Amino acid sequence: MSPRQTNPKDPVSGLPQKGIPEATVARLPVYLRALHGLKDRGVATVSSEELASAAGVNSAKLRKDLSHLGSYGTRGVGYEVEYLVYQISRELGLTQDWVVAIIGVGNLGRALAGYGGFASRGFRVAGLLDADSSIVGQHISGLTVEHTDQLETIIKDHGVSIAVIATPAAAAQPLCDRVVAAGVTSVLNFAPVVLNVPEGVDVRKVDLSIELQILAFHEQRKAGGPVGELPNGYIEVHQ
Amino acid sequence: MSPRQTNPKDPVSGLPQKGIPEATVARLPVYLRALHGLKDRGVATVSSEELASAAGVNSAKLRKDLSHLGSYGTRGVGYEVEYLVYQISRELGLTQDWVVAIIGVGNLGRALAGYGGFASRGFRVAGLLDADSSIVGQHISGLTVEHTDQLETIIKDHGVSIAVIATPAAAAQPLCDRVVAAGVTSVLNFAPVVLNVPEGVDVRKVDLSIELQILAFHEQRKAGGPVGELPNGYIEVHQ
DNA sequence: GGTTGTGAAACACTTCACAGCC
DNA sequence: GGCTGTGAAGTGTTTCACAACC
Repeated sequence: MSPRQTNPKDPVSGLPQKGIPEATVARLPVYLRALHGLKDRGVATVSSEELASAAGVNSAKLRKDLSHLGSYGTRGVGYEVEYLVYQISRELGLTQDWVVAIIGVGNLGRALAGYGGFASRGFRVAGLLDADSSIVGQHISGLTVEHTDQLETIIKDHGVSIAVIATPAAAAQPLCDRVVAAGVTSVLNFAPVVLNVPEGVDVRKVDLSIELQILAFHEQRKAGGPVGELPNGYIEVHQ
Repeated sequence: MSPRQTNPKDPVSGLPQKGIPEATVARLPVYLRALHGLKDRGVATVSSEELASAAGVNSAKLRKDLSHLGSYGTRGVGYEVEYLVYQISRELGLTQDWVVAIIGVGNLGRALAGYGGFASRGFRVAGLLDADSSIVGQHISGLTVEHTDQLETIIKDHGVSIAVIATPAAAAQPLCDRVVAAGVTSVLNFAPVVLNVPEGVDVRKVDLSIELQILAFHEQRKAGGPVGELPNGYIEVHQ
């Protein structure tokens, strides 16, 4: 959902940048997770075939993806797990810490706050915010929930660069506007709305209901295609 | 994350099917949500430009997407909101009900169980299951949590066709195997693992940590590219 | 022998631009 | 005049298949 980047230009020189394809970027975290698994099991070296299988892709795609980062493998041997973990982490920006604020502390916000893989890999939750005063003050996963009035202060004091929006739909856009005005340039949106943001701000959307609808489409196709009555007054015409 | 469908073949005839592009399918739910919003506001007719803007895409893409469903617009006028809602719903399989089971009732499972947009649009949650006996028996969103021992029984008795897996990573694959063995052919996976499923089963993955890592990549690039020390013993060589 | 890295081909998706229709 | 529907062009992604290398 982030604005598609075609031939990204360097903001300073205006020249085309090295540029890793967006599709590749989206898979690097998957490779990274598989590599961590291998590392934990004491595996030192892995072939593209093995790693691809652990990541659920085919080996040609894996090799092409990794080739965008550099030549980090050894022909006839494979990839050194630890070295590759480091290179992918670095490329993804996980060798530095990113400060996150979670806005909206309902069930979902709580689930996110308590999510382990979060803090572990370079993401630090610096604030939990909610507009509901009966939630403000609660202690969750070692943090105290603060009121959304404090949003600008918290973003600036902690240097938040990623905002996670887990509010009801109606609250999302106004909060997003404030977050962006306060300097945040990356937003992860769980609210079921399309957020409007200025150029230069990245938004990614996670939407349960959309995922279910996509599954329903395929499920229906397995079962033999669309069925259903037309609403009153309409005549069915297949093009 | 569902297996990419290139030139889908009809399971019976083996001939190529009408086939709506996967990228289009993924956007139909977004259009549908925008259309519901327009309908609620009493809008009867909408142009591709207006609808595209509400959905966060450009109008050429919207028109191309809709053209895959049929010719449902009127030149010089636009699209009739209600009729389009119906056609998209039908195409997505939302004119029939889908029975869902949620497996894993931690914070995330609770958030999913309580998600309104769920029940409203053709998805009925028929079961909440957990392996933790201290959770089993709790009442959540009008349902009683049952033990995962009951998984096969619940799937068969209620005719579950979509399983939502919201368990810890280690539990996901075994539960997925059981779910598939019981006849489920669509899985929505929130656990941070790659699920292996047989041909014919669709899996979609939602992964918070991956989304954050993709945002971190773009955030880092805005800030001027990767930084970081190499681990001991490595020499940096740019291809 | 085994495995990577990569041009080239195949495929998928997006955007353009305008004919066709209301 | 305005807006849809769509071929054609442009762009991005995946897969193939093999040369290069260990």
